[in-house]
Amino acid sequence: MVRVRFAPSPTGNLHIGGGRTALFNWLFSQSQKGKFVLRIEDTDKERSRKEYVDEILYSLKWLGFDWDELYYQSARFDRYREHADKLLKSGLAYIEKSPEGKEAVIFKVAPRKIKVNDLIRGEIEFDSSLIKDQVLIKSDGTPTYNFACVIDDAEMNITHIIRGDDHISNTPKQILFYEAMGFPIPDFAHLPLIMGMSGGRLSKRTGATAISDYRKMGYLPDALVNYLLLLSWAPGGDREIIGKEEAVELFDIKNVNKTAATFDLKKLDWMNSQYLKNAPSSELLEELMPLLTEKKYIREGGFDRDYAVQILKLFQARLARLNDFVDWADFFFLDDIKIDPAAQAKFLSRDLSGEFKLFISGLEKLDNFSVENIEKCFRQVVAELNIEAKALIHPLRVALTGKTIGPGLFEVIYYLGLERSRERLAKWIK
RNA sequence: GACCCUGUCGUCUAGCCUGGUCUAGGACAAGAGCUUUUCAAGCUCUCGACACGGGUUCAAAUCCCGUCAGGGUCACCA
Repeated sequence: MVRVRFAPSPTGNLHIGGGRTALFNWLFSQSQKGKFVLRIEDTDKERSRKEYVDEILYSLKWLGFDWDELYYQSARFDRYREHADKLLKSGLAYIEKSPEGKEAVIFKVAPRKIKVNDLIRGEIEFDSSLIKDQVLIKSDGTPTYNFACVIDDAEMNITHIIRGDDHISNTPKQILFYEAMGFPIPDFAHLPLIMGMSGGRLSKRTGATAISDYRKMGYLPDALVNYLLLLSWAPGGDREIIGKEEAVELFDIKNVNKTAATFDLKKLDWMNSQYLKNAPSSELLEELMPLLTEKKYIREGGFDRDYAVQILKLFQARLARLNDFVDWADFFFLDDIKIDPAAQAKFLSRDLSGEFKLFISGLEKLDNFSVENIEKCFRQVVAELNIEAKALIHPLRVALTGKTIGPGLFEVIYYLGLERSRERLAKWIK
């Protein structure tokens, strides 16, 4: 039975790199019908925080990676101590006293060659004579990362360790521990790192790093997962849009790339827009509800759900991020709309009273206030005035929406309704 | 500095294992156009890469060596 684990330390939010590591662990476990274990590495009492644990669990769920088991290292200090004592007894470790008299347990590293057969990179060889003796238990009594990690992976029966490239140099140290404690050695697979646009590891300086940042910016979890998936893996055959379920079918760890990949926000935006376009509108609305309420687009009780869904549909193909909707669709929800000054200067500086009046009276005469009829009415007005359609469309759009960009004008009028359209145009009639 | 990893368009990648079908394919971005009612979307086209140098071979992006470049690690952090 395949068992993998994702082992974040709660010293910060779940970041992009962690999310990607979690993704590959999750994918591998699913594709192998194995188990996905989550282990919180909270041995650093100073830096570990409960709020980060909560945030990490939340983000993992948001991405859709459910775990089968959950452990905390802070609850297992006794285990680490026991193993350290055993190594002390067998003479593989020794005690070192600090000047203050505190005792640390140190592992004696013997010179030899250590070979690792990495599932992604093939064989890697290390020389342990280059590795100094390793601290097992610090003088404050807590275990070091490599020591706790090995004991946990062994006792939790982890069969495959899938983690970032930055752990390659930890691997020989850990193998020494496995052997010293008589544990079977698991398989290793080291994922390439994700780099920022300016080179070097993705960091806050090069853009948002936390998964939750992307959630707040309006990225869909499936789009983010799809993007992360493509960052170091490809199924071949030019496939790009791949859902999680399909990825589980296609995934093979041997196809994971060895090269570090640069995080490109532009492509993420594109990916997100693809998912946004195809997502069920009612589900997207659900995601937007908190924001729409906060912005007072939606009032308690006075909210027509179907209407909001229709409006969202109008914008869906135009969105790169879900949150764009809030900025672009305000005029459908608020009565007091802001007119973009530049747009006003360009399209509403001359007197359009005659044109607007004629159009309104045309709209009022419509038996059936449909998108098609609104357009027909508009075309008649334009013909009557003997002007180009553009000459009236742009001013109308600005007067009705306050913006120069947006959905088709006739749909805008249809969803605004006769009453609101008339009111907004009336303001420009002298 | 030492050790380790990696090098295909600006970016993500296919191809590499099992040399020839590669005058290197796709996607994002960029540029141009079509459509048009603005912005998007969509469609069409353009630009653009095998890091370099040696081998091996009839033939190398593909195999070997070297160089260079980028990255990672060298904590009583994880």
